[in-house]
Amino acid sequence: MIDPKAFREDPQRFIEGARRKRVLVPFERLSALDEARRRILTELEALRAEQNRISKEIGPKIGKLKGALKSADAGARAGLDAELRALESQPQSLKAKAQALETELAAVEPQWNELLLSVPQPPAADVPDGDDAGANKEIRRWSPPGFDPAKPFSANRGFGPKTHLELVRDLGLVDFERGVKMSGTRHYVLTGLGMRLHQAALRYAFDFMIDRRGFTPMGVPVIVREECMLGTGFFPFGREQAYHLEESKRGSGHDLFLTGTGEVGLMGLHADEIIDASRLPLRYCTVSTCFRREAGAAGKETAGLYRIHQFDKVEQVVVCRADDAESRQWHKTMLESVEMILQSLELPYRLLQCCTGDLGMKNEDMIDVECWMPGRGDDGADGKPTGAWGETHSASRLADYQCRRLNLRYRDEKGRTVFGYALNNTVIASPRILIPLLEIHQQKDGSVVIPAPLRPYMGGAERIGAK
RNA sequence: GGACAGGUGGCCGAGCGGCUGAAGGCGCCGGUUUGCUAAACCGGUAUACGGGAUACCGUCUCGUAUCGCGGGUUCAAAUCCCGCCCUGUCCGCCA
Repeated sequence: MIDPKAFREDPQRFIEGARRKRVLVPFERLSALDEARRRILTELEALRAEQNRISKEIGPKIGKLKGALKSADAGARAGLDAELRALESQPQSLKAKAQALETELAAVEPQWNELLLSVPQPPAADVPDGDDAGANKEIRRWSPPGFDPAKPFSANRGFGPKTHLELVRDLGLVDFERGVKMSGTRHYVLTGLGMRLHQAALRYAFDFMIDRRGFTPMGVPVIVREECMLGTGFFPFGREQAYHLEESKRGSGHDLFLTGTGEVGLMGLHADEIIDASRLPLRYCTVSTCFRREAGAAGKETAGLYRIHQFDKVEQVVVCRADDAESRQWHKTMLESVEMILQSLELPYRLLQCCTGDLGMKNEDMIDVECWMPGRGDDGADGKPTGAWGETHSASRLADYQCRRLNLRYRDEKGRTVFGYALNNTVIASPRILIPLLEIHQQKDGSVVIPAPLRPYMGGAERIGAK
């Protein structure tokens, strides 16, 4: 959510931001509602003040009269009764007016709130303009020695690549048929060394963040209340992407949602809290199962491990002071962790500065990381795929957008409460990361060499498959 | 799942129709005292929104709302009524 005060003071900033993000927001209506809401509130408060004043004045009198009435004889009773009614009628006209205003407010407020939620976080000034992912700008790329994604796989390795689909089939790492049998399309079963490699990647990345990057390990719920989804900004617009547990339909309890990322649990931790500035920056890391309905993606990447309904992800979040420079510094640091991990796994990757049209509602800045996946893309002249970049990570800066929605504040040295700045970044998401891992490290004989950092997590094994 | 108890400020805890944004205590901050520390004593100590003042970003002031959440009764609700959510204890079930 944006700051309604900031919008009032400088609406142009948000209008321009929405324009750059290619998001349509009825700003005139928002302004009108905002004005109406404030007008009603001011009037209502004045009325209530008057009501309270009168109440204080006549309250004790009414008490006395009622006491007198009890012991009064029939003759005095009528007089007292009239006096009492006269007192009680004093606030009546105010009450009617107040009720009218309340009705008006009840009509305006929800619309105001809904529109306010629909205003996107303006992109940072240095984020390039663009309509969609096609306009994202490559920042830099890295490849391990001896592999150049600009050249065909066979030119690098001396043989044509198998796709990860072929590799997991031939090496017995994934059973798609049984996954689909049990749960339907986009489901899978990790089998044998496939499961082990999956766990190794997660565990390596998780340990890396804890042991070498100073993040605090956390295990958070993946089943959360609606407030968590709203607070983290995944709702209302991403509602159709989340699995919904309709517990209330059973006649008791409340509805719950399966989270699509550990970010929800990590950020929800301190919702509605005021934390001491000395605890900042919060640096949390979790590994959690992520659930995505992939609504609207029908027909896209239906095969393989790329787009699936359930996966596991190591996620990092930072909540730092409301300071642009500090937020940018953490963005770099978090990306550095990712690059260190990818380099240690010898996976070619590139960083993309996402353009304004690709940022989504809550980000002011986002950098995607794509790994080179030799088995993706169109087939070349030799009938083998030519390879393509595939998104594996995403690093976002949210400014105070998310903390404001979550009502997550800190108290600064001057004693003021301030909404923190939030960031989040994938550390590793698996099994998607297994695609480049298997495809890049495949050998001519069909086996796959396990990158050194994962071997301790694989019982010391150096390769999967024949040798 | 069954039975009971209960949700009040950073924490503990009183209040059970008006004088209560809320006693008392703890904690925290400032001050006095003190060789230092401790103790004692005095003062202060919620958040949000809106108006005003001073201005220059820090205050001051007025108002409104908030005693789990929502609704109702009433001239007036922390206090009464209804619904919901949550927590605790016991029993049952169970990884």
